Amino acid sequence: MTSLRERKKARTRADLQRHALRLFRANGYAATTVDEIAAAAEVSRATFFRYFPSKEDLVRYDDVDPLMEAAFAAQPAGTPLFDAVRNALRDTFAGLGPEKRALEEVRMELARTVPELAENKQFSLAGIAARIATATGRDVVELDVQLCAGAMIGARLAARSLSQ
Amino acid sequence: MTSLRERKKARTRADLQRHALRLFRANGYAATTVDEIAAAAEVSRATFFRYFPSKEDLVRYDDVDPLMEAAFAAQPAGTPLFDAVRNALRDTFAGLGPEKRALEEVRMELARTVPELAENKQFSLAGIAARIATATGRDVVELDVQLCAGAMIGARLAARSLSQ
DNA sequence: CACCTTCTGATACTACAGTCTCAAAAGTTT
DNA sequence: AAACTTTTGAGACTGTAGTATCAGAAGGTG
Repeated sequence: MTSLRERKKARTRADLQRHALRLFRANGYAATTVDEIAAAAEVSRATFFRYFPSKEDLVRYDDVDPLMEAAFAAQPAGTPLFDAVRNALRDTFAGLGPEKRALEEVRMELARTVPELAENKQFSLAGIAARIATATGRDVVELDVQLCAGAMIGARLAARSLSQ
Repeated sequence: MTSLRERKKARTRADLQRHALRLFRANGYAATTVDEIAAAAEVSRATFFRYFPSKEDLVRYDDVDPLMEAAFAAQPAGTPLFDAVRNALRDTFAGLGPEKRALEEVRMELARTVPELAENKQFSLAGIAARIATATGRDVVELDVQLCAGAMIGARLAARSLSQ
């Protein structure tokens, strides 16, 4: 059972991330200071850093990613890789609730867009290659595992670029 | 004809970049301060910022890129795109001189590696797509132009990842 | 050489991220 | 309600990027 204290902490954390993402979207990541985020969440500056060790971590922190991981693992064994990835994404977002989904989309957008966060593991070549490797029982260093991951990144980049 | 003043400026600029790249490679980008760079180049902090508006610009600044552009444009009309890109890279580096080439390689490495610099236009999807478009007389927004650019990025990522 | 123009160093300043400390406040347990 | 534990706010402090100013040095020109 969740104590009042735990609920408050969860709420403060969510508030911080929610207001931060809102401000980032409105004014940009760099132009938004930690003070502004803390003020918006009605919390002191020090408290911000108690919840997130850095400004970057606030964007990096993701409670959805584990779900995605699970959905990916839950795909039946024979599923082609691209389908498995697509299904995992679809399933995860489907069971998410509208506000949560909107937030997650902003977060992902930032993780892609903001230079300081570009190495975000969720979208890194290494991350994708690792998933491919475990899903297919191959080794990460194999050439076509890497190429497959590269192609997926490339395709996503292209798709994103076309959709503006 | 180049005046003494101009030669000194060029030299100061080159010194700053050279020492900076050396320090970046040795200690990392973030861990190297502007003061250290200025000191290494035997120049005051203020002078650093006269030559480069920011620490990032020092890495971004590139006198080789125009050469690459020219080499790419110089490829005969019928050359397949991948060959054209490869040839342009090879030709440019071939006529560069060893120290210059080493520096350029470090610079490119940093531009790829350091998060703050990730959006470097030379390696962006948009940049590659634009080159493809002009080289083939197609429109940048066409799907397969974008996909081609995406695939090239993906392939480069994969190749880089395998080579450590 | 004398004058003019441009570049430089020294220094002080602002803004922001991140750390630290301590006392007060809020939550929890008996 | 009292004692205990955890969280919070306030504020001071550090380190670094980037800006502003101004006097003096170095380069260029008559």
